[in-house]
Amino acid sequence: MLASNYDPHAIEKKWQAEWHSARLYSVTEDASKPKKYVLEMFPYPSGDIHMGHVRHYSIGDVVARYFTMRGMSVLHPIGWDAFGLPAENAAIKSNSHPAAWTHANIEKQAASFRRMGFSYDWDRSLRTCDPEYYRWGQWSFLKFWERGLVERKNSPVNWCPGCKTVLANEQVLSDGTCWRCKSVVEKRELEQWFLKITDYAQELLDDLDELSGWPERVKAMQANWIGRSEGAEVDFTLCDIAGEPTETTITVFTTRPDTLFGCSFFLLAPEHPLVKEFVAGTEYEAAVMNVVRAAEKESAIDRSSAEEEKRGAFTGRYVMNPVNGEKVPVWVSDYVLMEYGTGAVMAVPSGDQRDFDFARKYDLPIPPVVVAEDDAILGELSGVRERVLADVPWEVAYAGPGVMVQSGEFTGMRGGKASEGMKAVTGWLAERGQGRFSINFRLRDWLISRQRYWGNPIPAIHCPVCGLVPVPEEQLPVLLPMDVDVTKGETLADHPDFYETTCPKCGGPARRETDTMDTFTCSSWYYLRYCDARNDVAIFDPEKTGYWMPVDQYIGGIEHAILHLLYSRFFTKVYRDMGLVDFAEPFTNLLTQGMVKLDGATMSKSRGNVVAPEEIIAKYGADTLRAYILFMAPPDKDLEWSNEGLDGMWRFLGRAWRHITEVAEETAAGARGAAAVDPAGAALRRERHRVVGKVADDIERFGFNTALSAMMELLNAASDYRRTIPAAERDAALEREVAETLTLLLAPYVPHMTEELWREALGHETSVHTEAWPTWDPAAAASDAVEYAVQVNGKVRARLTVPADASEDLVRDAALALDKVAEQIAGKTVRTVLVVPGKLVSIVIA
RNA sequence: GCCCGGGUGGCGGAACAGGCAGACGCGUCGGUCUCAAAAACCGAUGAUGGAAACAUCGUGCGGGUUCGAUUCCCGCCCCGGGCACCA
Repeated sequence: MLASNYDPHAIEKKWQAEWHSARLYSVTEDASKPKKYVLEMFPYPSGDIHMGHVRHYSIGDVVARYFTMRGMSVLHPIGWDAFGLPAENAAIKSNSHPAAWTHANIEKQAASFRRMGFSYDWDRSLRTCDPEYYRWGQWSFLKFWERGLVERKNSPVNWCPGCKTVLANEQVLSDGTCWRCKSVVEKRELEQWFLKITDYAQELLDDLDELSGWPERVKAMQANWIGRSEGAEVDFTLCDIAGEPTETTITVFTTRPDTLFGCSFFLLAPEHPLVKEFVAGTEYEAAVMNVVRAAEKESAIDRSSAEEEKRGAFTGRYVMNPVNGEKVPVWVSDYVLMEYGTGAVMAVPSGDQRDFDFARKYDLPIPPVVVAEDDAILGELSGVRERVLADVPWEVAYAGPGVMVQSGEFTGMRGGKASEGMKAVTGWLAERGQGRFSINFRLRDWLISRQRYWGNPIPAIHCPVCGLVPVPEEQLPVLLPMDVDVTKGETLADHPDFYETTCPKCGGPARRETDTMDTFTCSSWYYLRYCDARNDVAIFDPEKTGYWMPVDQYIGGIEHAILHLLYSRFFTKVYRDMGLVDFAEPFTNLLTQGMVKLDGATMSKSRGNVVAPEEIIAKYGADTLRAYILFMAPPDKDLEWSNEGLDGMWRFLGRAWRHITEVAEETAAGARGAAAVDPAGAALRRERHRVVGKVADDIERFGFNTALSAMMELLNAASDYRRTIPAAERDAALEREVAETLTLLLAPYVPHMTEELWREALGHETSVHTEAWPTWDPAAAASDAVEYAVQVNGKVRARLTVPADASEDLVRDAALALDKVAEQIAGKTVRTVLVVPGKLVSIVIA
């Protein structure tokens, strides 16, 4: 017996259990149907479900359910990004094991997700901390290694003192702090494992153009991060202490080879290996080492601040400029970065503000070489090949386009970015083997080793005889041992049982690698694994990924604009080169959902500004919460949480419930009457068609809020009809059709309520969630009468209702004949009368 | 500094293709029901003037194009985000 009032608590758990036991949302490949892969970025199992989760997964759920109703075969999986530091930290705090903490959280969070009624195929669920999963991460690592994409190298790396491990560049925020714990990151020189993502820099950049389904800003951020610069490498000949040329050259990268004649000094980064060699035992040593030591001490933040005063010292050495044989002094300065380019820079102070500032500070010459068309000094320098002016009268450097002066045979050419002069100088250098066209990327290789326990062990062995040796594939997985006690600060490096091993090559004693992999490696391929989650002989069956991939709709937070999304694109391209997949991009369409805030700030426990979804569910049920959070704002915008409007959604669902149950009681299932001929019934029928079409359109463009508005309008129309037309005159069949339509339209948003209505009130045998989307006909939504707005000189003065098929002439005449219009045009000349079909009439008078 | 977003009633937000600004909801006010309250339902609700019909103004600011601009163009202001000593 159906309750007369909407009571979500009685029905939600009932249907959750029913769907679960019926495995309603399990899918397999079905070649007879078009497929859709709808994916929300999988969660880190923090245990609590917060409003951000509710929003994120509600969006995905509506999209998945909608596509299912539209006849697609829909893959909508869920899993757990289960390795990571929070588990270790929590284990230390609660004196337990990261595995126990993680597994308990997954249970808890999975229960919350079920309580929300999300339509996941739980049969495909995965946890990245399971050996059945992470072994394929290790396998991928070995395949990358075979392809030359794994490198262990010594370099300055980011060390997070809070996390006690190194971080990839992408994981350091622009203010120099750790993305996870906000500690200030330090630079350390360490030997670490890298994945050579830079091999794919160009393709990662180029393919952004193909991602028409991605937000522009995400693509802009990635392009920015990859940071491609075109220019040239230039070889400068090093001079010995006596100032005589040697056989050695030092190469620099420049984006402005056209300014080479303006190079008046040369710079090395403080970390550059040649620095110490140059100054050891010389009179310059003390001053130079001061700069080097100061740079070492400086934090990454200060070092990267443009505000910082540039420090430098002369090394006593000179290099020779290849274009003019000029000897220029070599300085050390902290504004030169070892990580970018070659760690050496040719300084052209007239064309670069940083070099300009440095030259002024240390009293170095600033010879002009590219001069703006309207600059006064062009008069005396125009066409002058030799250097006659060694210093500019400028206050700032000039980096724009202009005419080349004092530049030998290139004098008179156009200089600037992508200029004739740039090409000419580069060509000249290339002919002589002293330079070449070059492209530089800001993107660095991905540092993936982590000095932490709760992660995927790197499958490598250090052999004193053979060097670095990969773990043979048949020995995978390298199991993460469970007897590591993180509460005592232990890592794998404290466990001889783990690291003592034999070399697979020579059989001698060897040491297993004790670093684990960045958790971002685990999340770089999970979307592929969902396609074939239980495969125990391969990472996945290419037939299955061939059916499901690429992901048609990916949904996630903007915080992964670079991190996860860039890494996943990289992994996909490598798998493609391995022949495992035949596409280059994993995510066709991307929706970045906005944050849920309270009092203008992200909800967080530490800040104490949280609204717990459980509390809302306890009061209103999951359906109201789902619908409300989608109604509050468009999904890509930040949302300020407020309890105020919840009652509005509750009222709407309650009204829908009462309306549908009342109509259902009065009309037998499947009853169909004659088509309504009365105007009110016809209007309601038109409204039904309009709304069905609008809701479909809106969902496809993520207008979940406007889709709900349209459903509210349909309910308003249906209940107005019911209230204003006497029972005897109402079209019962139409009413039932509208009630069923409303139930179907609401189903993706409020799956429990609609299931109860569909089966118990409307009397259907099968689930509403296996029903097809209601049919609609745009023509049937069109009214046979249209209202025109009549404008006189741009102002609406009257309204006019005419038959929909009225001709333009008829509309024009009718408009001019209106009293209001006659009033306006009396005594004036009508200049133009413009009819916009179906919309308005615009009358222009003099 | 560069690159993306955004600025509309008291509030969240609509207006997808240059065509009636403010859909839908919240809130507020008035009403019905009730002994009363809650819930529910009905109605009003951009501002100003007016008893009303209605008029004028109104989408961050200033210009422009157009019969007509929240929408397109030019110049600004403010807010949010990303990048930034990258040679």
